[in-house]
Amino acid sequence: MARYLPGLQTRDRILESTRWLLARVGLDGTTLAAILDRAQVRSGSFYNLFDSKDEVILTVMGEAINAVDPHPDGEGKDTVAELVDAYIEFITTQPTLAKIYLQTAVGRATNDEGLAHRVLSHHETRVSRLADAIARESGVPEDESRVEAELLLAGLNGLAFHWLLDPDFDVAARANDLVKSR
Amino acid sequence: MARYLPGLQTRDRILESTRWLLARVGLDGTTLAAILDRAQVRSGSFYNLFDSKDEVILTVMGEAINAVDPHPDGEGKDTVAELVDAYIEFITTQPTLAKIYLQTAVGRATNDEGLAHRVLSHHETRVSRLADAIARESGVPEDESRVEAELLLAGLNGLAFHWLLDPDFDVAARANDLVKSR
DNA sequence: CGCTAATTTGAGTATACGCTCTATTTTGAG
DNA sequence: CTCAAAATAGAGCGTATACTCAAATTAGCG
Repeated sequence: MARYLPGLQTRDRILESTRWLLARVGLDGTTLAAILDRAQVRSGSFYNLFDSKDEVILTVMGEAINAVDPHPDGEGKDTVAELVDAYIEFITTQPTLAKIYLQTAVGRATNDEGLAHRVLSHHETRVSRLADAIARESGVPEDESRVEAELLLAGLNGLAFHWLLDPDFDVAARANDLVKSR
Repeated sequence: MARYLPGLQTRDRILESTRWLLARVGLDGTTLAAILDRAQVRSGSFYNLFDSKDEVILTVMGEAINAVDPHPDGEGKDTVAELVDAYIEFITTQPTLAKIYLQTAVGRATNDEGLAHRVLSHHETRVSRLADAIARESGVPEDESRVEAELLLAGLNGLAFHWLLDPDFDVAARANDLVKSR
């Protein structure tokens, strides 16, 4: 465990390096050598601060998942448009975190029960927020609004998926079409 | 490449082995050693028939992706419902392959350039097929049906994403809801 | 059958990976 | 200032991976 300033700074550089690599070259590209090189740290220092490479990667992924979490301060007040906008803004302004989030869901973390569960429960929280907003605005019954929210969020995730595949794809415009088509 | 019967049979065993491994242990688990072991082939024979491990994997992935098309040869015949059903069947009967499919888009691994391109072009083919079917059925103009297809496919991908996180999620039912809500 | 090319073999190569270990320097509390 | 603990450096270990190559074997055409 790091106690003094140099150790804490080194720890931060390692985490930042890992964050950058995960978003840019994916899980496979995030090798120990790459992390060390970018963080300007030698392996001895690394293992003085972390038990394994996986520990760093799991730490970064945990951060990413929390960063996607909607803030509960506006609970029961937000509109569908606001929630959709927030999601799109997150995707487009924080592609780094968005990629890590989707990677966590689809990638290796699916083998890690803990992280997969966190992504899932976050997903369900978002569905509930959307369902509440839909019910509030259109007055449809609980179960119907939930399905509608499910489909809307799936659409948004799918659009994000497409955008990651093709950076020229206009996510914001299609998300707008998606909301209008309801 | 292969001209005589033994070579052709060996080639088949390699492809079958790769198919089995991809479906059960995923991309990472499909090592050359595993392929060779299961196919009962030594590395020299392998490289007499294929240029690289990636070539085999790309071949198998291509087969799997093409296998889901309702009308592989003739376009302009399939209905929206058929295309959606085919997609859902692909997702639910080949979860590991589906995972690799989504992973490829999000992961951006350096050595998976071939796969990434394949996934993108497959995605675009699917959008076109869907757009054609939509235009044929509802008579909306070309550009509108394309956006509609884009949104529908995004929804399906999003549902697949959710299902990979939660195996209890009823993809087929939600996909049905999605089609009806159009 | 005879002969060329296809096929197979399996030890061997090169490289990349995560990680260890010891020696050395630096930090900061007392 | 002292000194034990913290932090760093970097050579090197063990393992796994994709792939090569020369030699031996087999297939099948004429």
